[in-house]
Amino acid sequence: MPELPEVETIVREMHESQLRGLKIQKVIIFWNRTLANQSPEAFAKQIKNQTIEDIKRRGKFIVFTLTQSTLIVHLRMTGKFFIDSKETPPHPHERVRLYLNDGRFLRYEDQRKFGKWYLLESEALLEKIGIEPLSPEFTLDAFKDLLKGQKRRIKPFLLDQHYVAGVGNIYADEALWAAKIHPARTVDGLKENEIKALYKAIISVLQAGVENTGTSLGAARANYYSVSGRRGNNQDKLKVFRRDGLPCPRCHTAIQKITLAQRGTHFCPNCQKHP
DNA sequence: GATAATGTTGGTCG
DNA sequence: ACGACCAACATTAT
Repeated sequence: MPELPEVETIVREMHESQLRGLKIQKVIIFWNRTLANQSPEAFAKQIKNQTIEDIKRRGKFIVFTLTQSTLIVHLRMTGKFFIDSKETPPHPHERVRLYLNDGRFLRYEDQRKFGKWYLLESEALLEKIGIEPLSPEFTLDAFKDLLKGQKRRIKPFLLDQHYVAGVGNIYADEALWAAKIHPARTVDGLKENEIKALYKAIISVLQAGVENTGTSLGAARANYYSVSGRRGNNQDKLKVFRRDGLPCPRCHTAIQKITLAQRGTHFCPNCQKHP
């Protein structure tokens, strides 16, 4: 579910909620396989009494810098964090609860159980993921270097976290629409001006997502909600994603939906022609 | 009631 | 190097 803008919103709200500096007093694990590299016993023993020194985002990962360890969380499809202070029975999808030393606790919910928590000694896990698209390092030249030698189709490339980190299904479709590029076009067939348009589109689409505090699609609980339980506003700004059959905002042609790389893919057959 | 689809990623097997 | 397919799961929509 959450892509770069949603994860960024979550991390920002964690800072607004002043989680930094708090100590982890107790852990309850409701679903053991949330823990990617530890037994529940080892995890609880290791994390207990560590302080949350910092929280940041890298790609779609949330990175908690603790006193002695690094806790890296990937929310995958339905992972969510909530901050609570009232002791209640666990929600049916609650997988982990972290009690903090100010009376609050972090509740981690994950309906589909795909999310993973890694408790590690370093951030080495993050080294293999690609460039941050909203950082100064993401220049047009850097983007061109990544595209060099690529023969695959552009959408699967955008979804591959080893190149540009944080782009998922929603923002990939939105960026390709903004750049007027058909998602099945081959990377090596893109023209100079198309690459530049796509570069700009990736940045603007992600920035808009962050400014609108993320995209929340349906109303169900499986949807994206930030730490405070707020929904995002970016769903109203989407041009193509889950808008098949509706008119393209640019030319009014009906948006089409196809499957590409096993993912639902939305585009305008008129604005985004496949040569 | 069965089947497909869901915002993710990692693996296998051609 | 790539794509096709499956796997991990629960829920909602068709």
